[in-house]
Amino acid sequence: MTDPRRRPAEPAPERPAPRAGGIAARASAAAAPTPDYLNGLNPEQREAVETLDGPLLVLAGAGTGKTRVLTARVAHILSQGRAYPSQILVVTFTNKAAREMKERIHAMVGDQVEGMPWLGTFHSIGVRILRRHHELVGLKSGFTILDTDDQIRLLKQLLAAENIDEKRWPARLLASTIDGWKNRGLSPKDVPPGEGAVFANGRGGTLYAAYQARLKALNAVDFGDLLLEGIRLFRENPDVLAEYHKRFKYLLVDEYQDTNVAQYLWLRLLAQGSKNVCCVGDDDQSIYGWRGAEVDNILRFESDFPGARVIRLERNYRSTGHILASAAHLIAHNEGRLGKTLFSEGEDGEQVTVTGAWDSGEEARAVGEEIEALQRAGHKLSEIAILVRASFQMREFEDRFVTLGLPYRVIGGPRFYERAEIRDALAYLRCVNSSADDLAFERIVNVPKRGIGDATVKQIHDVARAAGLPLQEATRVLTESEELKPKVRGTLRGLVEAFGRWREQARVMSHTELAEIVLDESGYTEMWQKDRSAEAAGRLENLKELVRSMEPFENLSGFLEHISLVMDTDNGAGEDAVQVMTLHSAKGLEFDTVFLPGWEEGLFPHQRALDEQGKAGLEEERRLAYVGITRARASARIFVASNRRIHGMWNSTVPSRFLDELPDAHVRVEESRGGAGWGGSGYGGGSYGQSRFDRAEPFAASSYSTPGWQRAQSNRGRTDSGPSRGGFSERGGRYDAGGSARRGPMVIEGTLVATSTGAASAFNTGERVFHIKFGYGEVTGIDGNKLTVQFDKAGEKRVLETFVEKA
DNA sequence: GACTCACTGATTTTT
DNA sequence: TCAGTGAGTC
Repeated sequence: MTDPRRRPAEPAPERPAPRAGGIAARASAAAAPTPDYLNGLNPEQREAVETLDGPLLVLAGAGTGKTRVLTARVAHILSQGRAYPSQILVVTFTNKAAREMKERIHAMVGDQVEGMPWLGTFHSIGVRILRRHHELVGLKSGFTILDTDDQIRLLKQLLAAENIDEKRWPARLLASTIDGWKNRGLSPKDVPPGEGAVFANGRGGTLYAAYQARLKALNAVDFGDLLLEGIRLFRENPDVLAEYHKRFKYLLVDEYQDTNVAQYLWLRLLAQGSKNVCCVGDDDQSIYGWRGAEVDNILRFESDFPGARVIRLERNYRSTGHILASAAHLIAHNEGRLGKTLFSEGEDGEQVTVTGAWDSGEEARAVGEEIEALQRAGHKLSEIAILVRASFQMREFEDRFVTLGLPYRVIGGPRFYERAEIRDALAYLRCVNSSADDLAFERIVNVPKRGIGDATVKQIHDVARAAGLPLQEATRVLTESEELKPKVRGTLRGLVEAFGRWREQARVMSHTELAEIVLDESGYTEMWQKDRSAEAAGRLENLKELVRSMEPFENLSGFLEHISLVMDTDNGAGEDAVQVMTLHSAKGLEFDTVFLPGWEEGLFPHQRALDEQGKAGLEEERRLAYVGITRARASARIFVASNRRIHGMWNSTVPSRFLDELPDAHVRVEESRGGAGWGGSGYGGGSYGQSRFDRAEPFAASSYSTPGWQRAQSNRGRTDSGPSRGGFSERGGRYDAGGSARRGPMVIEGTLVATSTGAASAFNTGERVFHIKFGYGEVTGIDGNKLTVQFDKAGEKRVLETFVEKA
């Protein structure tokens, strides 16, 4: 993240430092030069940094410098000698936030940050504590942490054992139910009987208890347990808790509005010691209620921590006046907030725009054109973001950008460690690391396909249960008997022997080498090499990345221990590409220009939020809108489509109520080029009869008269054949309907067929090609620069020649 | 045990 | 519309 308003690196020059130890130095201690880390803080920020004693709640609105306050506070505690680095607990929600915090503290205090073992996520600190006291919560050392996938498989087994129809009561549902209980700090015995009865005709509570028992038997915990077991540890062992009370002199919590009950309880137990707990958050940015976050935690802070001070940060350093005013006016429609009034001393800037489009396709085209205009005007693509409510919206933009040849990057989506190939690879390594890791063994026993089916797996299970052995052992026993068919027996024996061999090799070679050998010899790499689908290449690349990511670790178990908690990769960061992501994953980020498409009733606010959570749901959606708008520094552009395809059916839509909640004075309504917009298309939403969006303003007010566009026009001659993207792809996309407002020469895609050489296509029919999106295929037809390709997986498609390469 | 076809359901996502 | 899943067939 970049902060353009970073404090000056140099201390104020006009104050010479007093001679060390001199009388003057001591005498002027109170009026000592402002330490570096305090420079440039506004009075409220400074107060938040310097109020060290007792509970403190910092209500930090969007863009008010909350991370800066947190980091400066750590620096202040250290420089005042109030605590050693190891006596400060700093908790964040994500690994990314923890990493950034660490970097920023490092920038202030240097290597002292290395002595801060207690800076991390709730979960990573939770594990740390559990590992130290595992025996007190009934775990053996080296317990494993299950991810969601493992959890589901375990629950499926339980459901099957209980003869519960998985069709009616899916394991997924049970997993999220249990998760919900854990988020609320409820262990099986605490679940209210009525609630436990909801699942599977009254067996929910029992299943939860059985699940916990299975976890213990496997010497495993899930994510929820990392906190829940911690709470139990503290409650049942006051001496252990006292030890942590003594240790943690200061506690700092980031994004407090996102804490759930379990995290709150955990924190409160720890905070009872020094009482120097500082929570930073913004109730207006609480958007994770659906996964257990309790806004109440922040609303109740003062009563939970008696004597608490509350400091509000309301001076916004990020956005221009119009953007800020729009966001503030919108969020003011929420009740039940602590209330902050953001203000900025910067310029008013550009108004927030609302643009109507005929349908989602036109919406994507309009956004694409605006981005191209911005790009020509010299804006960096990485400073442009598209923030959507739901991920299905991304597709249309991706398609468009591929057509335009516009570099983009999707943020979020399945995370690295969630990818099947990574989990498979990890499962192999887990099996090597511990022969008792049954879930891992089960995962890979038939990956790649070895002809080991359900029946065989069941046999192994039976032996394991009867003899009380882990699956790997049971398999070995089974292969020594006559029970299996010779072929299966041979396969399994080979596998068990391989694990034995790898375990031997683990002693003599580095863990990265070992990983490569395991993936090779198991046939796993080969499996993907043979796969001809579009993703295969990426998956192999991911496997390489996995091995690379092992390097910094000392050994295999060290790597595996951290992997389940910290496994996000910053792949491709830094390249200049448009950022596409959901509103949720945009929290905490900022961009010069933010596009906010899909502001329609049902999508945003999302129908499901309204149906399931009613008013609370609506308010959370509104906070999401607030988060979206406040991501923008200079330009926020909202889009509405009057028609959108939902589940394959075209529906006409009603503009979002949030649009009517924006302040007139700060918003400019535009019409999408093409004139097809939805203005006056019979919208009767809202209780005011006519919405102001029914009177779209004349085109003169369009975004293309903005300074950016004017600059773009004057630059056009130079940039049209610009350096960024070659050839016709840039124009190739601009063939959409309605050329009335088209800038530059209108180019119909077909006229681009003859490229400069005038030569025929570089491809021949029958040739094998690879397409970034559709994978491998065979050319079946050529029409100028367009190829008809029969893709192995995606079927027949017409694609531009530039997007395929020879396979 | 592997492959194919029909069915279902479809926000947001971290650890 | 479409992807992911489970039952049914070879």
